[in-house]
Amino acid sequence: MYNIPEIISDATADALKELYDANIAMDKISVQETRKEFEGDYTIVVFPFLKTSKKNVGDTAQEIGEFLTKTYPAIKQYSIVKGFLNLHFDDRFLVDQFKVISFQKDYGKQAQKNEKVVLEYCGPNTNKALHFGHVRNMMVGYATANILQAVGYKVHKVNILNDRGIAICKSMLTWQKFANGTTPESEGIKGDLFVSNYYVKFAEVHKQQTEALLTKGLNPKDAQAKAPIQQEARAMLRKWEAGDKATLALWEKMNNWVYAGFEETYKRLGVDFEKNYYESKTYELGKAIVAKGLKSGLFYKKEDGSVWVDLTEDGLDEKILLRSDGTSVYLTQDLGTAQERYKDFKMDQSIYVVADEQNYHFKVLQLILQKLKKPYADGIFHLAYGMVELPGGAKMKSREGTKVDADDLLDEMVEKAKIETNKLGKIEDFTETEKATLFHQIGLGAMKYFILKVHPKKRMVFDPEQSIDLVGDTGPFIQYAYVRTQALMRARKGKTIEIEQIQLEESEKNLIKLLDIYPAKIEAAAKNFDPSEVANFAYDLAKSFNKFYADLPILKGTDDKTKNFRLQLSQQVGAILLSAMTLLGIQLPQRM
RNA sequence: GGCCUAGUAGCUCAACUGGAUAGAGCAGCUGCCUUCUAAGCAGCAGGUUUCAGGUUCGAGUCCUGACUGGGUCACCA
Repeated sequence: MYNIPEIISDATADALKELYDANIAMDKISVQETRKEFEGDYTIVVFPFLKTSKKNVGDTAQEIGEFLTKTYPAIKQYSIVKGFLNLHFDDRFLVDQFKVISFQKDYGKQAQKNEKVVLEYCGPNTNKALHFGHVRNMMVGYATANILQAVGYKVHKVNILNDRGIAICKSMLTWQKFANGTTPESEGIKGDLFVSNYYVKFAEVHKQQTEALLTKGLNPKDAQAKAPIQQEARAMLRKWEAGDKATLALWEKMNNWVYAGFEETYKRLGVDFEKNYYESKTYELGKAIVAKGLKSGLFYKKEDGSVWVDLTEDGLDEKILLRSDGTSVYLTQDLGTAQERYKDFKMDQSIYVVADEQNYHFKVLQLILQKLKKPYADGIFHLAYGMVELPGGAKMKSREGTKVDADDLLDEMVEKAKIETNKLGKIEDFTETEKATLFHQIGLGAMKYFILKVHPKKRMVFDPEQSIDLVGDTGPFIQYAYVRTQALMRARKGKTIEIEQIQLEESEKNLIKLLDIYPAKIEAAAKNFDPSEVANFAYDLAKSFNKFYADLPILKGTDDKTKNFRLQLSQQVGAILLSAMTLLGIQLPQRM
């Protein structure tokens, strides 16, 4: 099905062919909604056609206008302002277009394609709790997966757990030293937070010891490396790599605490993964790939035994792939993980949702895989999102305690939703469970929308002092518009409705025009990997609906024909709001 | 320093990928609830789109150069 701007583009192409015998590229034809300070519904920009018409702007516009009004009865009249041809549509055409939309099942979604996508998101380290940056990652990843699914891709959502290395050893070490055998259960603390606390504890002790060494005259770098606790952590890492049983057992125990904690947060956020990958399991495979590349001469070994790849011809640097002691690095692990994934899914595309500070890493990763002639190399796409900053440009760092903990933020948002909702006093008849569900929906809706309305690649600022609004351009605003549509549906009592032709008001036309382009919006969002296009569309639609709702009577003071049409329009708006917000992973309540 | 990236109202974000007089929300000020939910609606005020050139019918958008911020260039992940 074509939307109205597409229909107009086609018609314009016909006009150009008929009038000037010219085939013009479709992307030269620009059709937009007429700006509200001018008369008309849609506007064609005629400047690009002047070369083919060989006439001045006014004449060209007039000829096209004449042709269109004569050929298409739906176009009632036209007007020309400068180089812009404004078309006025017959209401009947818009009503018919709306009818078509109403009858569509799964409006906005496309048929299944035969293309598989693996989308990796979240990617936490197992030594610290999830923070706001992870939340952005998860929101962008989850929404993008839904959007790709909506346009027909088969999407596999996967997670990568960075479960090995020196960092987790730090938490393990301080737990051994200071925890006296306590556990998340015994302390009643979420597992990831529990382990995270010992990571912070390590940083504290390390700082003290470093400072002590500094007073003895060591330089800062040496002091950090020679601090006893740092040495112990390194020793522990060596034991882990050597497969020491006790170390592995401790590692497993603490990681499991963390995973249990993560699971809780995933569940609250409503995200899920089809499969988990663990670096501890893929790094060996990565090493094997490196060994093969070494044999084929693609990589080379330095005197100290470390393995490198030279990417200077491609404008990049030399990159290390294996340390001199034979242990693997970040890149090695990602090579292994990619291979493992291809074995599992035979995907056409791999999307990595990872912060933009990793841009260089992914360039290198893809280039190496291309040089290795891996079939999945070209399908790699790094969906880079900007870092979340605190006001004043401060960065969030776990170690320095300047991060916003994901769970704290969720609690805070739900609490805020509760306070504001109770203030309004509209849900006194709800049960406690219903109330709890609603507060969760509103609090999370606000947070998710706050993140998703911003273009992923842009840095965003979050001020923990100010919290997230519930009024204006927010999640609850859209939820509220939906709730209004649902109240109307309850009043309608499920009666089926026949749509008849009526005279359209301005705010009704606006809604039809918005509904008309919803599928195109999803398609653009999928093409650009940009959920914010869906978020902003939902806001526009909600805003237009609120205006419609305020301007026009629906149930009372209308004749049957008008009432039926407005009810049907409201139902369709509700359905599309629900569809769009579901793509974003935001729930909509029936009442609020 | 090299490369990458961004700079739009006091603040947080838009701008259909080059189209008309740059739009929303928050914060500030006015109005609107005895008729469908005021988490709403209408209005006022707020801009030399960092700056300087260029490309063209037309530039917030493309090019060049500055300025400012961020990222990256680890035998960390």
